[in-house]
Amino acid sequence: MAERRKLFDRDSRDRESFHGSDGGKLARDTKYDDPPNSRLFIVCGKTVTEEDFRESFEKYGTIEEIWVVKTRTTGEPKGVAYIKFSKTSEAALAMEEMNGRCIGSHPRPLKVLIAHSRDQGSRRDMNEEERLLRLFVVVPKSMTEKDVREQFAQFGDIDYVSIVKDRVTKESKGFAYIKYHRPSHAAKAFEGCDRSFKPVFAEPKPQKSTEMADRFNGPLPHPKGASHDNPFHHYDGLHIGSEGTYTRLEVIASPQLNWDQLWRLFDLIPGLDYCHLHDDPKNRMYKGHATVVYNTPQSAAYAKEKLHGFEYPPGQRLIVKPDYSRQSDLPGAFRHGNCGMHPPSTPFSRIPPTGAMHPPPPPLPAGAQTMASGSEMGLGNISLVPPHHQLTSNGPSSSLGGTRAGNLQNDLAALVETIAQATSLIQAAGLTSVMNKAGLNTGGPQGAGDAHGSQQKMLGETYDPAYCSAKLPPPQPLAPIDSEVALRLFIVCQPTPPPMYALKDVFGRFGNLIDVYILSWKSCGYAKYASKESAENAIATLHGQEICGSRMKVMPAEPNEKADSSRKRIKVSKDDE
DNA sequence: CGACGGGACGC
DNA sequence: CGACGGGACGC
Repeated sequence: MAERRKLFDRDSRDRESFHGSDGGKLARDTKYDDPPNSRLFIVCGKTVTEEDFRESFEKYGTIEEIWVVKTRTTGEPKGVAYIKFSKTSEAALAMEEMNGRCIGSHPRPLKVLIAHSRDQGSRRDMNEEERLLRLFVVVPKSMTEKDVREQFAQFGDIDYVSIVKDRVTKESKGFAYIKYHRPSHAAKAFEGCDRSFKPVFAEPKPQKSTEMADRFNGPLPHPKGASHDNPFHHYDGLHIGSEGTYTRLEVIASPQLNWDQLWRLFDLIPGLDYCHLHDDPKNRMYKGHATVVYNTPQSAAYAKEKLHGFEYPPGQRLIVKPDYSRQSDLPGAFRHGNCGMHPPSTPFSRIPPTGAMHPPPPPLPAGAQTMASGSEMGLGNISLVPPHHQLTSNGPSSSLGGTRAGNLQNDLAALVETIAQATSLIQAAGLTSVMNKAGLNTGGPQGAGDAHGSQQKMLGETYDPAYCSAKLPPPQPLAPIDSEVALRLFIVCQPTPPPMYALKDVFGRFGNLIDVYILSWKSCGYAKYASKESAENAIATLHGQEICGSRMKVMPAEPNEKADSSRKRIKVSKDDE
């Protein structure tokens, strides 16, 4: 537990020293797994090239590296590749969208997984998909499961929220597990939730039975239920050896398709028995994966022939393959498949046209999902909106407090921070006039800040950030994190706390700032100074002023009775050099 | 008015 | 079955 805590370090200065003292193993690991789950492991045909991968995967995000694995000595491709994305969510989406698809000129569909960290290798023993679906977060003790759910529903359908509670008092211990149905949603939450949640991907639970999930699978027959823990586990019970005797199809479609749309599509071929959308991640894979069963092998084969490669919705090709009881990756299963370079663009024309197929699916059908589908709908849009448009019209601080805007607000915060950093650099280089011409003001939207900022533009001499209404000294270095606290300040922000970068900058300018932080989900916090004088200067300058449109109260903090007497003594006796 | 930084799951 | 290379801040 003690060494684990070190992994959860929450201050960048801790992190640097942590890395610096490390011999190199950690550096190597982070290179491949930073951010977590951002690297794909792909099983593919041996002829698939790096360019094939680039072409089909670059739309999911920023590719940092593509590595098509070859045998060292012979140079012979092994049918395996790695793709490193910049972001966790990019890799997750790429996996969901590309798994099962064919690229290049090789007929074999890709198997796309999130790579394990390098030292774990290919172990697949435990809850393979849970590691991509479950987040572990810190939450204020006052938050209920419902509160947490409301905060996190904006990123996608939530399976469950579970707050860890004291087993006797039932009080929250201040952290929670959140499980999504799709890796990309968990990834979006991981990236987009308020940073005070300190999200990490939860360590999968050792080995929990899935009988609860079985119960919910309901009346649908599930011959493969026994091995659903592992999406790619081979199941030997129902093996069908020869071509033409299958009645079961595995379908991979756009996750947007709902059950009704899939049913109507496959019902065009007579003999449809049932159609099951795997929205339960424990069965096979994720949304967009379905099982379709016909009452005769002929119907199944016909459906595969007609619908495999069909674009539905346009631009999203269906994968339809015989379901050989999880041996679907055997090349033999695709002998007649024409996926690859020239899939039929309109197999549609060979199917008796009915009205049912014509309307493309609506953006996201209501009722297709279990919960919170409404809040999921805007997700794609939010992340695609160029943030600076919002910035110029809105400004970063007020009016974006709603839960729906969380993602946007995060993008905004990131952008504002980037601009702030760029501004500092430009200013440091003495190029303020360039900066002002380019309109690179750090964006305080409020009147006071603007007036001050324009004055600064004229002077072009000292750099006062436009987001603070006070006249500030130039930036100062922080005090070492382990400095003794000379004076601690209590900060109250009205109505909401400014972003951290602004707080750090502003409170840091009086020198000897050890740390400044805001209590999560509150509008107050503390600033710790290693010098009484610095702290008093901060009070004198900042009390009653505005930062990013928030009015600040800054005063000496009352001592913390709880922690002071007990905790400190333990620390001293323990942390002796 | 506005107060304390948190970290692993009842198997 | 399908799991880990090559290059390396610059001229």
